[in-house]
This record gives sequence, C-alpha cells and structure tokens, in this order.
Amino acid sequence: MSWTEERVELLKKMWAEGASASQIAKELGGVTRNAVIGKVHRLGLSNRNAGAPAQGPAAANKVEAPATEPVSAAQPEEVAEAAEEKPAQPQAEAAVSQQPQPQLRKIIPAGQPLPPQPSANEIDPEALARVRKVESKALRLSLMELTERTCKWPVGDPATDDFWFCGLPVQHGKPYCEAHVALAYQPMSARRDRRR
DNA sequence: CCCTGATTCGC
DNA sequence: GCGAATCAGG
Repeated sequence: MSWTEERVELLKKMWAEGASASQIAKELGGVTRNAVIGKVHRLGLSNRNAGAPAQGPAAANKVEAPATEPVSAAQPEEVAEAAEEKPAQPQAEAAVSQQPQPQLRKIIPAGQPLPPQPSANEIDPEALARVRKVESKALRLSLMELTERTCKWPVGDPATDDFWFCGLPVQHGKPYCEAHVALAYQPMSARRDRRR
C-alpha cells in the first residue's frame, strides 16, 4: 500500500477528528499504526490541537506561538481538566472496600435521553445488588477510553460529570463484562412475572 | 495485558 | 519517504 491522495485525506480527516493511530490504520487497511504515526509526523500534523475540537466544549484554544515570547501565559486556560479523581483509587485487585457510593453530587437535570439502563423495576433485586458491587470495581472509563474489549456499560447521567463506563474486561464477543452481560441479556424466563 | 503517541534509523 | 522497532507512558 502507498500513501495515495485519498488515503492521506482520510488520514488527515480522521486524525483531525481525534481518531487514534491504530484506529486510522485499521480503517485504511494495509498499514500499521506505526505507519500512520510516521506519516502523521512527516505531514507535520502531530499537533492535533489546531484544526478541530477533539473533545469537550472548551476547544477554542489556539496554540499560536508568537515568534516573540509566551508572555501571555495566563490565558483563559482550560478550566476543564480539573476533574481529577479521588486521591487514591483503590486498586481493582486490592481489598474490596465497601464504599457507600457517595451518590450525593450536584444533580443536573438530564434534559436529554438517559443511557439504556434497565429501569429499577425491571431488574431483579439480586442482580441490582450485584451491579452495585461491580460498579465499585469498575474502571470508570471515559468514552474515549473504551476499546473493543472494555465493558461499555454506561453508569450515571451523561449530562453530569458523574458519568462513566464500566471498563472491566468484556465477556468474549460481548460488549459488556460478565456482570453486565448478565443484566443486558436476561432470558425471558428470568424477566417473567416481575410485577411493577 | 491492553492501549497511546514519539523517535530512531535502515531501507 | 517509508515504517518496524523501540521507547516512554497510561
């Protein structure tokens, strides 16, 4: 394979849209992610910032480097990435500390469709309890961090900052981890006769 | 282990 | 110019 104009165009487009090198390589076919990265550098667009908003609303930052001096260092800045994580994230394998799940957070009305989570009266109490435990071990990945083998079960309200995906290893071939597969693929027999 | 981009360097 | 190998990091 060679870098025809078409392929370069697709590369540019995808890269600008925030796709990873491996994703682009897969899409193009016939090249590895290394090839893509190499090309990206040769094209001189390793700086993905200028061009398209990769993610989030705060993407109006231009990285214009004046030949003079970066004196104006105190710009509006991106206040965004202040969304740190709890001091010490309990290692997955470590002792499972039973955290009471501090669901007490600033609640912002959705104003948009909620993720496809089964309504409370549709899942059996036992499974619900199981999910609680799983959620405590979840990797809490962001949309961008999901891959073909990370559980894509959404938790929380996408309109708030308390939204994440499970992220645990998926069940072979399924989009969810073992626990969430159990929830997502309930046999009719199990769902039957669950009064509301 | 899964993944990411960055760099090097023989081709 | 190309990209595998390697590096550095999450």
